[in-house]
Amino acid sequence: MITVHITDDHRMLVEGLTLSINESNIAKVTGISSSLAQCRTALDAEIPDVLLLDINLPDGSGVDFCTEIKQKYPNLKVLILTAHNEYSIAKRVMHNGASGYILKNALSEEVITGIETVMSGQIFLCDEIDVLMKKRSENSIWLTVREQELLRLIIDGYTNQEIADKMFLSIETIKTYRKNLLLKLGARNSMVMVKIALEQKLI
Amino acid sequence: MITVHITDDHRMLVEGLTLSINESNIAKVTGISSSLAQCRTALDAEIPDVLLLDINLPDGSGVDFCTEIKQKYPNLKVLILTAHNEYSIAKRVMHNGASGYILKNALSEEVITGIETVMSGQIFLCDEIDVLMKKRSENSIWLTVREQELLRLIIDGYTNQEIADKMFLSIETIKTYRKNLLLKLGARNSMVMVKIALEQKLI
DNA sequence: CCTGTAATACCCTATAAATGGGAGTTTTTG
DNA sequence: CAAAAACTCCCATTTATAGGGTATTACAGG
Repeated sequence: MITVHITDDHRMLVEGLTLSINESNIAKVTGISSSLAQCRTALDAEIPDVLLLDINLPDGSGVDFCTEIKQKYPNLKVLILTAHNEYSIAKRVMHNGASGYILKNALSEEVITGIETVMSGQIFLCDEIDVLMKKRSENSIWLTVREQELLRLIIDGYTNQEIADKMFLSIETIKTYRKNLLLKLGARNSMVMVKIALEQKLI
Repeated sequence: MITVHITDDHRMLVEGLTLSINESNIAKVTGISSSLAQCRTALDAEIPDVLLLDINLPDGSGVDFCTEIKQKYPNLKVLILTAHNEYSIAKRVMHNGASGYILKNALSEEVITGIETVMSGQIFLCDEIDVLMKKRSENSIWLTVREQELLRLIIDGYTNQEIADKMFLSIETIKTYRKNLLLKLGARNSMVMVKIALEQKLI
């Protein structure tokens, strides 16, 4: 029997999902947590086969947590379960070592299938995400590390001069990055750039 | 027995919640829909006592739908069930006639309690939202209609001159509004203003 | 009837961002 | 290794925004 730990703060959903998984006779839920902190503690005590992980947790992002957890427990399969159908998030978390990605608008059956699939060593993506990944894999907006740093500072309201000081770069370099960012994101000015960045969760 | 219709696109959650409600012996789920369009059709055929309504539906916002539905069926109790714990959303939807607001991190028990409460004619807010409403009811950021119009155009990247043309106002007026918006939102520039507006979903 | 708020408009100065160029050095990677 | 991508820097001009005021009108609420 495959053991599953669920980390999701939507307790309402967890309740139902736990029932479905336990009834499947394929896997059983051996633990539940609703925050990253709780999850860490639980995994220290007992490592399941599969971790069902949400992205929006009260104390942090599942995206970064995925990296952390895969370093600590390389054999643990992480299956993302979230409402986010943004390409940028799916891409990042899959690059961070997740074995699958299921949207919350799927049926719980699909989670069972996902659990089986990732346990067999394969990647599991729900249909919507699969389509999204293929559609965007070529013509995707992908920002470099520096661009992301800059974008974050712009969103936080720093001026070019302040950003230059913070990043120990010339203000001219900052201007160049801004030009490129506007181009890459197809934004006519920084306001739109901020909107796009937040909506597509590029940062 | 209280009849309940659930409109939510997270089918996984709906599955579990339906079970819980049906097992409660207080209410029963007589219909499920995962979009506003489906919900409209379903309600045309059969009006339940309570409508459990999500905010983020694929074809629109539950906030506006609430107004629509309360005009058509004034006796129908609308109980919002969503992951959004933003004051601005809760305030708007309650003003639009909702009878209650429950976050998805609640237990399904709380939904049962909510259903009973709203059927008795009272308002039901889950704890977190109740606190939020009290905390913010005095010192809340509340934008006037004109300010909201303006903010939307700013976020869409229009310059002051373009906004002035669109709103048939002097560019000087637009500048005045912008200054007030920056002040009200406590933003040091427009980038931060856009961030705040999107994060707090003021628009 | 007075007060406050919303909506409208104007002026001036300073700072910041957008536009449109060019050009060099690392780092990554096929 | 050679090419591509990422990272860095500079200049000049134009346009937009920020920050400081002030003022009129209309309307709602105490």
